[in-house]
Amino acid sequence: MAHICIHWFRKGLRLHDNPALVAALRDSKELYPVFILDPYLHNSHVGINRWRFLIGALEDLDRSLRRLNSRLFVLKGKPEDVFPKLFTKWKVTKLTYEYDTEPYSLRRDKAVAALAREHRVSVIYQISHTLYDIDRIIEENGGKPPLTYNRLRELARKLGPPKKPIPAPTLEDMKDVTTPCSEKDQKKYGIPTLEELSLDTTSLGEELFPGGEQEALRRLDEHMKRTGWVCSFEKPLTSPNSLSPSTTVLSPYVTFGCLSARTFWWRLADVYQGVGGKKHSDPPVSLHGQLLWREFFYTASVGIPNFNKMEGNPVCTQVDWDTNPEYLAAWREARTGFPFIDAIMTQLRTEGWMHHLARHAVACFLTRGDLWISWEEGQKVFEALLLDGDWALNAGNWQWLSASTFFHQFFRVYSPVAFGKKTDKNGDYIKKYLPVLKKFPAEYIYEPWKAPRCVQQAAGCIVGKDYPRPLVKHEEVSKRNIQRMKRAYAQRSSNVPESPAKKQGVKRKNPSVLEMLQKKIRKDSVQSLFHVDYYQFLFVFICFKHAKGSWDQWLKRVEYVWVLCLRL
DNA sequence: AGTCGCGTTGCTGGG
DNA sequence: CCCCAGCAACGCGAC
Repeated sequence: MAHICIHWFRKGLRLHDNPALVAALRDSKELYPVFILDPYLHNSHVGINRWRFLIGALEDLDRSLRRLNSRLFVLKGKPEDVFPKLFTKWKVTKLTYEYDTEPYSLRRDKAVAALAREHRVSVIYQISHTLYDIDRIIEENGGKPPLTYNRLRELARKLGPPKKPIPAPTLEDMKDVTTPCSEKDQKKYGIPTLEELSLDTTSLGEELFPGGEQEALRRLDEHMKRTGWVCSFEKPLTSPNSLSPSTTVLSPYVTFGCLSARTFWWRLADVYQGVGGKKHSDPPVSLHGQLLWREFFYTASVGIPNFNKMEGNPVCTQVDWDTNPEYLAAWREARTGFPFIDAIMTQLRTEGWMHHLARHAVACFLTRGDLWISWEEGQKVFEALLLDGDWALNAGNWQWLSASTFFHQFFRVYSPVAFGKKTDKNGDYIKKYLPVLKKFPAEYIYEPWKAPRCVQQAAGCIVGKDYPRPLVKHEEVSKRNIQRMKRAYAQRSSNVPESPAKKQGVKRKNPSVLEMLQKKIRKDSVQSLFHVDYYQFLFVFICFKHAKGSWDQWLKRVEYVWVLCLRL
């Protein structure tokens, strides 16, 4: 049968390693590559840098499709409203898309798949956004997502290396497929410009990271040539405040699917292999390790309900965060009075990317470190402004940094003054993003409020007038906040519903040997009877063999051995 | 069962 | 430049 097929692009804005797109071409005479601007996802909450990246990625995708004698059709509206019309209009018989694990996406795709069934459209989806089938990882772990990285590593090892990426479709693959498109449609389904979307572009700076698959692959090539650097890569050793990025900045491309995570993985494997068995770094700090971190948070986000919230999230420590709009606004708008924090937040706003450790510093500062504001507030800001803002990774990392989930050593607090100094003693990074401070001597650049009046005057920047005074006294609030975290954790462990008796503060009586035996028999039925008989013999034997001393001692030993046997 | 080793990336101050 | 102890001390998962 010759299908008329829509391939629905959402993430996965690429032609390489796109198995759903390949499935779209199979047995098809017509192909309609579609992207939908969905008001749920593409709205005023999305920052302008992120919009520019998306539009750039769509333009690149359209160019690539046109080289295959096809094109991209861009539509606006809720997918549930858009698809029925398209199914009818184009007489569609097949719909393909990449599997997406986000809760909203799952709901949306379920609804669209149901509509497709109503229209007798067959649906094919493929996994290609993650290294593995996330549900398989959870299954392999007994139905629960691993809460530690090493556990995820073990599961990944068990599953073997990720699938090899498949090549992009060629003109040859397209020889029996056409994309019908009238002159009228040319405009109707065109990619809108930022201006046409009524977006304010006045704050846009230089485009440092243009969206699109071609740029993604170019950037990948560029970094994979640096074999020595790739092999010795250790994330914690890279600098959060270098003047140009100390890491690959491939994350935005992976987020939008301009670059396949599996392609990235296997290119790294080639580099590791290519240096002739020379040593290379390993997870968690290696570049492979970074992709596994992504997999880790994706797995958690699938397996844990309400993953982007504190309430109703069963693994998240419940913390009494403050509501403090003034502090939150100061943090968001880079006027906390801590130059390192404000420089990072400025880089985020102007460029849409900052180093992972820089994110740590500002995230810790907003939450458990200094301002005691909920990580969910920070999550919203990052989601809007980051080019690589990814639902699962954003929620997971905010929980990590706020010591709510995954990470629990809440007494390790980043200093907004000391942390940046380790890799940028002179504060060049601060001076780049906060030019108002550029004349401050290195001695005071991280804490300008400590500079004598004459130094501030010489620098042409009076603290409290030209640059804000620090919002809080870090030494004091961080100590106080550690205590608040301690209380939150104490609450947490007392809330664990292990046993109702424990919850009421009543010590649970140890069950008698007989009770345990009855329970064991009830539970395991016939099979365990054999075991009980066997172990009964064993324990009686041991007791007789070793029983010495008083009756009490003998009884204790009997109990102990029996309990041990039952445990087996 | 309770214990123990470990956890991508803290800070300070001392050797 | 390195390493280390002390700070006060968490949960997860393995055994």
